[in-house]
Amino acid sequence: MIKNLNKEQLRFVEKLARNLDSLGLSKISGVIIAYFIFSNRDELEFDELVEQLNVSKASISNNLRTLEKIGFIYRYRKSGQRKSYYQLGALDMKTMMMERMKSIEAFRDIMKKGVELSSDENENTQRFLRGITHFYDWLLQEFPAMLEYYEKPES
Amino acid sequence: MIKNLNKEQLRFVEKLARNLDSLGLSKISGVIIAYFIFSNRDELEFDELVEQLNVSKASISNNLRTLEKIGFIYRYRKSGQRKSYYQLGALDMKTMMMERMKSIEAFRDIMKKGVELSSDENENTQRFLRGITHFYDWLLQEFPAMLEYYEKPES
DNA sequence: ATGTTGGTTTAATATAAATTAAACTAAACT
DNA sequence: AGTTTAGTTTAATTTATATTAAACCAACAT
Repeated sequence: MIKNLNKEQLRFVEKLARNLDSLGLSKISGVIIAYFIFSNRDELEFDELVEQLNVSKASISNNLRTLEKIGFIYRYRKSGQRKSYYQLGALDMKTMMMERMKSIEAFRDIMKKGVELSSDENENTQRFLRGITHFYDWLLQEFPAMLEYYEKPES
Repeated sequence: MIKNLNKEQLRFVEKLARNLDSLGLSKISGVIIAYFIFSNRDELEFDELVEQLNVSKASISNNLRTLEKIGFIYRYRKSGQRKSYYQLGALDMKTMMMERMKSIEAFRDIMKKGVELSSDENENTQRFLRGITHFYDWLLQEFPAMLEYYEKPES
């Protein structure tokens, strides 16, 4: 997919793509990130990605947009130009984690609804659901507090 | 999918299934969990799931097995019987989270490899990768420690 | 106003994942 | 031994997701 990579590099691209996949990203998104790593350039152009990765404009467009949405890449224009340039973004991990907390909160709420909807006699099922909600109640309280102590690298 | 549910219950099943999906589970797995909640019984049998959910044996078999693997359900036999019964499992959230840490560790390692593989001149890309690895280094240290303080509900 | 650049949108296609039907197996029962 | 029960496995099909090709659009250039 990316030209002229050796075996180690190819393995790396595969692993990266597979792992980002668990984050809900498509393979091409992984390859785009990998291309940043191997291209030896910080700033990339749309056309370059299309040509170098041998991927359609539409796919690049879509993948860049999802990567931008989650903060992995940053799109900007140089004064006067209508063309966009792309960089890997300075991820704010704290914010990212707090976003994650929102979906955990949603999950916990669903499980709480489950406790409501299931019968009290259904002891084991309720124990299961309560085990989960109890944990996430705790996590949703403690984790953001812990996160406050995180300090990003100076750089 | 489950018979005789009202609108609220159906919405619940949908939400549950969609959320478990983010955990990598298929829709049917969500429906199985939901069936535990609505069936008013703690203990279910294979055939009942096949019939009540109108799903193939194969799919029930596979979904039960993945649910079992992640600890969501518990399969057991009654003495002498060759038939299995199924319950929602008493999830050990601590263990589950520590499992999760393993994949976070793998992800961090890939990002570290990325730092190695990218050129030093590639400052922005390296900043991106370092931002991620620095955070996960911290998380992998602090989170397990924090987790030690979690106490599950008595019940 | 016409053409070119830098994409985006839409509809069709390809790829991957979930589900099914049907054949199979191992354990218990007759 | 032959049959039933409780699933499992395998190959085919369906469904969902990602990618593509092609038409389109907005902004600037000519």
